[in-house]
Amino acid sequence: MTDLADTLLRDLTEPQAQAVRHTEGPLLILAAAGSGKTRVITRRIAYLIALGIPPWQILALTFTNKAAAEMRERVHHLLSGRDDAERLRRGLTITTFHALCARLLRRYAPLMEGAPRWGIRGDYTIYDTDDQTALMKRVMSDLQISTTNFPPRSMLGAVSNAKNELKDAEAFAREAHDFHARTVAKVFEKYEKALRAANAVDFDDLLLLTARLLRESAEARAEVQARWRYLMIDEYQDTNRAQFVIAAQLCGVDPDAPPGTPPNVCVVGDPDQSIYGWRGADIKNILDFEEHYPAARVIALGQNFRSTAPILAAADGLIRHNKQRKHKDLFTSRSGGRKPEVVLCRDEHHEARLAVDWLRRLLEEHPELAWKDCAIFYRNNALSRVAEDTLRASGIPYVIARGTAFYQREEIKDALAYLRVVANPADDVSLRRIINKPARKIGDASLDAVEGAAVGTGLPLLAAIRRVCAGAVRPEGVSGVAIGGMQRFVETLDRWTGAGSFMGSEVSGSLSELVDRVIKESGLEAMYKSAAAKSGADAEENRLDNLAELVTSAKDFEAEYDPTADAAQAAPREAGAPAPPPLLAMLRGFLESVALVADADAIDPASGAVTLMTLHAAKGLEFRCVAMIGLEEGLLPSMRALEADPNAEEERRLCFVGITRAMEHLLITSAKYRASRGLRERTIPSRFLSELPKDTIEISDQSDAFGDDTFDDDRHEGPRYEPVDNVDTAGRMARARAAAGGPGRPAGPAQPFPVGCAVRHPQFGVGKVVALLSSGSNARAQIQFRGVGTKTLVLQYARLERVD
DNA sequence: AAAACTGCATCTCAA
DNA sequence: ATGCAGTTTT
Repeated sequence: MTDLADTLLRDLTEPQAQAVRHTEGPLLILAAAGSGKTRVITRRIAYLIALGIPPWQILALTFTNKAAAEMRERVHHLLSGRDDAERLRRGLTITTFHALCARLLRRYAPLMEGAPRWGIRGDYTIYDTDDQTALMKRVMSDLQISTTNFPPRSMLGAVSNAKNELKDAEAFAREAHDFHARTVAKVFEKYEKALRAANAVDFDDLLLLTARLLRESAEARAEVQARWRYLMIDEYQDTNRAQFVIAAQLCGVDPDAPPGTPPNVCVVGDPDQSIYGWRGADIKNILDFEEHYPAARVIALGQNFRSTAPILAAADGLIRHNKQRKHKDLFTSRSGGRKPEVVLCRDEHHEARLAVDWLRRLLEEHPELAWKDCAIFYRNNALSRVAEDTLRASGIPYVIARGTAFYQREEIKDALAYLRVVANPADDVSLRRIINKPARKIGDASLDAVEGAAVGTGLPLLAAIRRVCAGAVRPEGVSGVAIGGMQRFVETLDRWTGAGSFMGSEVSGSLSELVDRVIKESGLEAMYKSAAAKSGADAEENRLDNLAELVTSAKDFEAEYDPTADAAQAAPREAGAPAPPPLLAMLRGFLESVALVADADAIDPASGAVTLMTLHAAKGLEFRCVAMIGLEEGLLPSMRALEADPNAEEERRLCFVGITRAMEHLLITSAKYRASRGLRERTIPSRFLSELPKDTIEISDQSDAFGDDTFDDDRHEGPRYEPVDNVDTAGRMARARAAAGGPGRPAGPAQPFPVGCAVRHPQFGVGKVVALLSSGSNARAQIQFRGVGTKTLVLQYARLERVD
């Protein structure tokens, strides 16, 4: 045993050390919340290396880039004593499931190209939720299926569920017996065809196609098995069927066949933190691990190093209410600490104020605490708004964990769509998005005509457009003006790519240069610039900054890019098949990394700000001070979860995850009234509040407090809080609503708002009516608010008051 | 072909 | 309170 290996075991508990030392054969680590799970995984990786295992034989899989980056960082730190640390670090593969799959699919795409129904090429595009929706709508309109009877969202949900169970359209159709299922089957089949025609995959495909690849290609399977001998999987309780199969294939284990040599697979997880059932995660994967991998060693890490005793006691008391659960004792080494506070608030504004004041007071009382130690959790994204507004008004720095937000902005998606068409000319969804943006006089009618003429040829839309431009065909209904626009579009594209060759002096040398040129030469920049000049709003100015930011992010990618690590570059190739031009390969890598950004990736511990995020995004993190808001029936547990009992248990686990993120200070709140989609409604406190053992928490009811000077901005809404007892009746609901000035109010503005009159809005403040836009039930007015800017409000719903 | 307007449906959670 | 889709207007 080397000295380093010895050092790696030194300050671990006995179970932790056992887990690190168990290197051969299957290992299940049941790691309770805060039990030092990441510590064990990273030590174990370093330990393997210390034993002389080549790092390139080690594969560690996580769910987010953030988790992978942290793991890489910590392993690197553990190896820092060695002079070959850098070489070792580079040999390791620590990545997310989705990124691994994306790489494998690129690398082995040539092996699949022959496959009739699921073959894809290495230059495929990854479609995100928006792209999926756009494609689904298109498919449904082609099939003439009503989107009111069959919402595209739920169609995609059904498809996603099927894919998560490794079911393809054909298998789905076989089991579809009623009308609804048969309709889904039809849509599913067409949607798959459209994806393949666009040479695109959705998120579920990344996993599904990889599982299929490893099952069906002996060559791919043999290669990955020969390469990776030590597999580690984090958050194993959240793996789905596809991920289970991928893991099994990587291990050289056929899940449907009797076992051979036990593989060196180590999975880590906690059944109590399984919160992704809704996206196909199967808790059985971890519960039945010992059956899937006979001779598995099981090690439980029960000691909590994170939370103080009162916080852990509350969490333990809550999770005990889950019936489908093997009991385990949670214990902490951290004695002392204050009990979690539970406060019933008046409404969402009161709640947000209270939470922010609570954080502020903590920081005053404990000088060692900073804003970065604080977090606010909520069940759904809609709840972030009030907290955000309150923090902004208080001048407290905050960040929202929404890593994907940047890439979902309209202007960024536009620029990316151009780049995607460059990387994958078959990508019809992206092409349709930008072909007439900025306006090139190419309308839907022209596009449909071109597409109609190409029907049967199987050509992608861009190829069909090229034929029209070349004069090979002239479909009826396409004007000369439209053809001119198409020609200009195609020429622009070809200038960037050297007509697909990526050769020639006109073609960009670097990725960031290409991105910059695309933004400028596509006309996007000019389009947003003129929009900004016209409206004068800062929101439009912002778009230009965002586009500039995209160039910067391309530059960053470029700096980190390692072509030798790029699987597509290193792919085994048929004789004579050339490697893609380096710039094109880099572009594909960039687009892939952009597509696989997770919300949780945005969390930067060094930001010095309060972090706002959903409970789902909070998994795996810890904060010294945590405020959980919105503990109400219908929110947590969520409305949908209330329908079925097993889902309620998952909601309880979600609540448990939130509580166990807190190290020292925990606040839990609910609001008696909450406005949702514009309507103020009476709520019912979450059942989880009553499940917290009374002696583990400090509870207080401030829901009737009003007239308090801290809430003076609310006075314009008028008095509306009648005393209401706990038993709720329909009559009381209606009266409470009417009193709240909400839905009970007759339609239409209570008073006229002529142009030019002064108004006050509870949130936006004082403003002036600039214009009345329309009439009827949805009459809207443009109102210019001081400091806020111009807003368009629906008079019927807006809480407006005249202030002449 | 593009802009303006209006009725309608709507919010989980996420790679 | 908003965003979308279908419709009407320019």
